[in-house]
Amino acid sequence: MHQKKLKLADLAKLAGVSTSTASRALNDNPLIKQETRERIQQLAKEHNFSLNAAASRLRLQKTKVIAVLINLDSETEQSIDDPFLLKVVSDINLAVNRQGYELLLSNSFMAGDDWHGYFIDGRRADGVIVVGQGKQQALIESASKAGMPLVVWGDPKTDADYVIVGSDNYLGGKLAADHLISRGCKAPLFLGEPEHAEIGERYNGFCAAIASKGIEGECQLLKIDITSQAAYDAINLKLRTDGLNFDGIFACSDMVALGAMKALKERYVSIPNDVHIVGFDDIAMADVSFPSLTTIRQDTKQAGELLVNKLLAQLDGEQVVSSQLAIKLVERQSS
Amino acid sequence: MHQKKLKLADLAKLAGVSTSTASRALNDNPLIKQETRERIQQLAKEHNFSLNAAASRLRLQKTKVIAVLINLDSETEQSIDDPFLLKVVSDINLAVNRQGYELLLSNSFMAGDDWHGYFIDGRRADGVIVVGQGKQQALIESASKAGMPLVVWGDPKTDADYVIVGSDNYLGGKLAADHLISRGCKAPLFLGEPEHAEIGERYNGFCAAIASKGIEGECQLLKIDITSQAAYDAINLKLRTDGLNFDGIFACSDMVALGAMKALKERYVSIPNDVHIVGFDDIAMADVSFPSLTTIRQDTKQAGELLVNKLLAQLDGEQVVSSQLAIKLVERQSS
DNA sequence: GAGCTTTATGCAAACGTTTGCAATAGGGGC
DNA sequence: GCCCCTATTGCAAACGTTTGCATAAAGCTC
Repeated sequence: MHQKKLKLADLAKLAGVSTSTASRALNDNPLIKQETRERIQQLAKEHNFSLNAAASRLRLQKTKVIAVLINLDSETEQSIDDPFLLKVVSDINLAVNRQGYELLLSNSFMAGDDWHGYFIDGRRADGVIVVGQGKQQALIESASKAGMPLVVWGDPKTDADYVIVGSDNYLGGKLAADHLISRGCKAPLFLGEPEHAEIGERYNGFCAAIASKGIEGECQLLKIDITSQAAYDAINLKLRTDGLNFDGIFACSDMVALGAMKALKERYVSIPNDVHIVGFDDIAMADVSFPSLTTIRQDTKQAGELLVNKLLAQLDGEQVVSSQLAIKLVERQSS
Repeated sequence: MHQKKLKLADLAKLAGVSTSTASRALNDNPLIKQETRERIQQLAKEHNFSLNAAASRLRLQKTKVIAVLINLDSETEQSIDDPFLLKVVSDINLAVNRQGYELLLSNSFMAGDDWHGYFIDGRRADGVIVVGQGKQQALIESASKAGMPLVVWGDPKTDADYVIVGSDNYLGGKLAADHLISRGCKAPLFLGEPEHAEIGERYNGFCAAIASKGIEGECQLLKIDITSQAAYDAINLKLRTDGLNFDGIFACSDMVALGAMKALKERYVSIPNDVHIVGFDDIAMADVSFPSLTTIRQDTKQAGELLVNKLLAQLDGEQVVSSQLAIKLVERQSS
């Protein structure tokens, strides 16, 4: 079994110094003689000593914790299942750790409505990264107004007074459209829900590019949830009712694209011969699906870094602005 | 901007009571008159008051936090990308929240080698859930010996003195083998790395079932990393060198199965006519792939609940034992 | 109305750090 | 030998809760 927990005072006694000296030694404070510092650090290591974070946070009024708030769209409590979102969280985690911070994984369920109160006043975290603007933009707004250090993963073009990091969704939509047109598409279809900020921008860019190329007839829109199941169902229904009246799909996410592909393949619609498909995100599956999926890649690694850096800059009192990540078309077999 | 943070003493003053009364009122302590309790709780809500968690933790010697430690196999710092793992984490998160705890997302990188010291002595969490036994079972072992409240997601058959929750991997392997045989497979192939505890059990169950059915020749084994890319490469190589000398695949995970499927499809090997495939996990993609993937489903929701409940039971001083989750074969088109 | 129990509240200590300030010692200049 | 300066260390307060114990008021018994 474990021996009783050492506190700083015990360690100090072992070393024959005062607690203040021990504290400074562990923090490598130059006030303390180099030799003493090393001796105490050595001693701490030998005894597996670690500071009581609770006490330290209380005293310092700083937690060294960043909360990641997954902003679930649905009111129903449910686990996240889009691999892309999880990838983003995972990359944020890495970036957070690299800066010596810890990651509190939270969600709208835990935090309630008063985010500032819960996280900041409650001394649970020093700042918050919100993943997904969701439909509760009001909550983000009010937390930001209350002075909560905050960065949001979303669409950076959104007119908001909080800091947003996200991909250039409009350009993404445009690239997808240009690509489909260059492949000869005459009747493109957009698959997704433009009410959602990021997806809305993708839709706008998509439509604008198509209009500018003078495709006859406007671009078709099929509003669905961001799940492969919804896409599968929607495409199935559409084929049954309208027949195959499109020759290109731009899906708002890879999962959606994959769901659509499945429906098409089951009905022997050839990809890419009959229908060209472009997705969004570039999750691992995009490369593994057959045919592999052409898609717009979002750089989650850079996103993680940027989100964290901007948040830390805010904590340092710097003025920070939204920024947009470059995206890029990855051509594969589906188009 | 936000007004200056209220502390409990301020709230008490507003209510015209002492801090102790305010504290008890907020915790619904029956010592305090019902009416007073309600009045103070109401006041707290109005003023968006929240307790300083750091102070509370210091005083209570309890954090109400559970750490989830992702035990990455590789030494290289890298983000997790298997959707299944992330699903597990996500379901743990739900279960943790449901119990009123918070989730600290951590990894072997942050925690160093002395997990007990870091999490427990450091008062960062009350207990730890380790996801993935990985190759550092020694670290788990020593943390457990040190008395760290701990539950591990892994293979419950492992002979260890810490508590493990996981699927019945051996049975999973057996089910997969029986299924492939019932489909007429004569030359099955196992895709995965049996050194890994969970996968090893799947392999054992698989081989045992095959041997008992008297398939001539032993079961082929292709050792690969648990990624779709590795599977894709390995199957490609194998087809080039050995030709198609197998007619069934049991992949250690769905991602691996999907990678293998891609390689086969690219070479016009028909699934399931030429090769039957069974995966493991039942991630969302299994249903969306084409052909959809027959697989052994792991119940992550139940896993999350069980992991958390067992951990909390430990915190309550109860004796807890490992347990095994039921799994089930989900038949789809790939077999 | 004295004594006792019950109900409701307040006082003050403790949790384990960090840090401003004071204190001590040693060294050098004169 | 005295003074001052620097280098190193220690003292004690403060961070904001929670809770054992003391207290006070009120109700009850006889």
